[in-house]
Amino acid sequence: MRTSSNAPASPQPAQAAREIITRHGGRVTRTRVAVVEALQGSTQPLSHEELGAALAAIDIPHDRVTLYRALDWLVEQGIARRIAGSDRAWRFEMVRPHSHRHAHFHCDRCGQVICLEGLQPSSRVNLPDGFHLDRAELVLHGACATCGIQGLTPETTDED
Amino acid sequence: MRTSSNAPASPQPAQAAREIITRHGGRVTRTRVAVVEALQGSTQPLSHEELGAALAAIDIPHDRVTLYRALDWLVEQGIARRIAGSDRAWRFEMVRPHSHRHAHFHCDRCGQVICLEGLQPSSRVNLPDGFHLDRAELVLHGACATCGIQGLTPETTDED
DNA sequence: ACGCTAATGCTACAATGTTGCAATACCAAT
DNA sequence: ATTGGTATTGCAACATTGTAGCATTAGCGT
Ligand SMILES: [Mn+2]
Ligand SMILES: [Mn+2]
Ligand SMILES: [Zn+2]
Ligand SMILES: [Zn+2]
Repeated sequence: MRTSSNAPASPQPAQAAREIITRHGGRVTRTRVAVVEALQGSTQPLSHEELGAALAAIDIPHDRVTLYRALDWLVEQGIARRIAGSDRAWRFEMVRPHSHRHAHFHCDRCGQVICLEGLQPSSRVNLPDGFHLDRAELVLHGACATCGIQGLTPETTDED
Repeated sequence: MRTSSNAPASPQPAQAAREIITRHGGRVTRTRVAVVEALQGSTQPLSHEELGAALAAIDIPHDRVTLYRALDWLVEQGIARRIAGSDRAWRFEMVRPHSHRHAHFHCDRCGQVICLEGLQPSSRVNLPDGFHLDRAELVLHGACATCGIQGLTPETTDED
């Protein structure tokens, strides 16, 4: 039994997080560790708000600004990826080794965002001359399974 | 006195805008007319801020809230379409008869957004069971032709 | 010309993100 | 283990983008 201490709920995984941070030349702080653990433990991108709640749940002291900056750093380092939602809130997900860029589905009812691995948005595009393509973001909108069938209320009825 | 020949550069087109509004059962107000004219006269989606500047230029009294509501109404009516940018600002474009949904290019340097007609984001996707697809938004990111070679320092690119 | 009420123009407020700066706490060197 | 330099934090103030309430104005059918 190696988990003898009164560790809250994260026995070893914290070590992985610490190493990622160290490898990128950053200081290992509670906030950073907790954030990458939260991201690693989630199958879907997390909003700043969700992350904040996760940290609060583990009793990690922090404020919005600190969290923003931790996230900024992770994105700078290429550890995490930032996704712009249709609401004005960003969401974050780990940049995983084998998972590549992918599209996302945004449920307009509950606001949940799920990853659509296997759907690569970087199709061959025909850009005008002189344009340089960096990346492509493909976001699908609609209703998730949980929100189920509903009365159609979308403002998009332009199917000609 | 409106018989004066202080030609505001829009001789008749205002009439087209008025008709669109009327056809949808809305009251023809200065703000709405000016907004649809601005949108019709632009080849690229305009942000709320840009629209506001356009109205101010024609000396149309309004405030942010009024503009927001005018835009909301246009979108509700299917007259205009709302596009979520990568910054947290929405942009608006007319829903034109023959133009269909299309992808957009967002220049991360100057923030400009241009339409990419001919690039339809609504590819056939296979969503998880129970999911209902409403629409797809494809946004390409990079540098536009004007911002050109990425060797340029961002400081040289200004907001207009 | 009149009256009903849709639309406007305020003022306040909410949500999300940024900036400046003094205090803290990582962590490498001792 | 202690120490010290500095990367991070924590707080307060601010910026941007969008909403809500409500009294006033003005479109337009009569
Ligand atoms: Mn994802
Ligand atoms: Mn467009
Ligand atoms: Zn949902
Ligand atoms: Zn540009």
